[in-house]
Amino acid sequence: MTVSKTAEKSSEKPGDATKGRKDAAEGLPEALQLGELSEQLGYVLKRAQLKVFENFLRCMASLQLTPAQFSVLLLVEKNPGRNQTEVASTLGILRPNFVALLDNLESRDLCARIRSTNDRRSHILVLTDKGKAVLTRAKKLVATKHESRLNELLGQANREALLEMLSKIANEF
Amino acid sequence: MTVSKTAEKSSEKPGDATKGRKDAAEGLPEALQLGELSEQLGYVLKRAQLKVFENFLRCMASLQLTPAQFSVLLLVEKNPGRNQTEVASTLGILRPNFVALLDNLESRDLCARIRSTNDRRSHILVLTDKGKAVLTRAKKLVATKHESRLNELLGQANREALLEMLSKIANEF
DNA sequence: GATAATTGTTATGGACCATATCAAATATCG
DNA sequence: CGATATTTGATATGGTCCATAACAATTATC
Repeated sequence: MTVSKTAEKSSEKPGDATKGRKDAAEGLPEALQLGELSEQLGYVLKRAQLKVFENFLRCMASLQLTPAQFSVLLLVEKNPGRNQTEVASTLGILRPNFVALLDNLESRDLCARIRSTNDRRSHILVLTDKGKAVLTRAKKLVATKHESRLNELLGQANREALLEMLSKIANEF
Repeated sequence: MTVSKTAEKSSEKPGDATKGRKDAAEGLPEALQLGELSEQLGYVLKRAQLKVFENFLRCMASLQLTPAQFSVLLLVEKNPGRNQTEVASTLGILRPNFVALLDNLESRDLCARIRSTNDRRSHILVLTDKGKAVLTRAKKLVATKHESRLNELLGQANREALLEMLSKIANEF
């Protein structure tokens, strides 16, 4: 740990920006200052969303369900007999992109497409028995492993306030 | 608007799921019930994030800055003289993906890569004069058109509480 | 009954993200 | 010192998600 090239360091005067900091001979890597970034709602919002999705995926690893797949199962359970266009659009998914998602769920026998007798163009969506069973287990996993951690972190009251504000943004912004 | 095939409708008994609802001759499209979905933090979080980013892009249309580009400019302004690896990693961007992002900003003369004299492998990042000017205008746009709407919607106190909770999730989850 | 609209689907391209790999430069250690 | 390992920026590549156009089958409209 020889102090050889210590001829720079506190030359923090604008005029020579070709230095940067040397960390090898000096202190720690010196984390960057986030500055106004930590006040930008969009930035913090996205980072939080990534963390939540990441944790969700870990909790659902045993069931192999993504957030999108879980949302489809939830919505179809609550609204059986709706067609692809309806389910996709309320989830903000475009019909073309919904096809592969459904193919996946159907191939795993979690939900089924049924030709409607009213309108033979459309496919009615229903959960299979296996789909209902998996969804029940998924809900338990989410409640015990996922949402519970959020309650720990924020507290029940804050978590509800957070949900309310985010809903407001999602619906009225 | 003839009432022709009105032989279905309230056959809401499980057993024939091939009907679905007919809306043409009857009422409105009948929006789906979100059910537990509206309580799922991940779902609401993502929808809110999309709305915020969407609004951000509209506000920044005149400057052609994406949220990611804006965050880079903010971070480089606050931490001039850092290299690509440092800036990228604090933004959660992988180095390979940071290259094109920087190519874009540099081609628009908003920031510059400067070979470091200490470590000739690394590129020191600095805002150009134009970059500083654009960032100043960008900040004003964000403050007046973007964040202000959030304050209207949530109120100042709530907005700060929201930021604090999201930061907690982003950092401690 | 001709025309328009809807549904599910395919194809396709763009944006973003992740990994492996490389050359140049530097650090490490015998 | 010199061989080896590490770091930095970069390229190539593949995956996932998102968006648009287009199509056949079916239904609605006039």
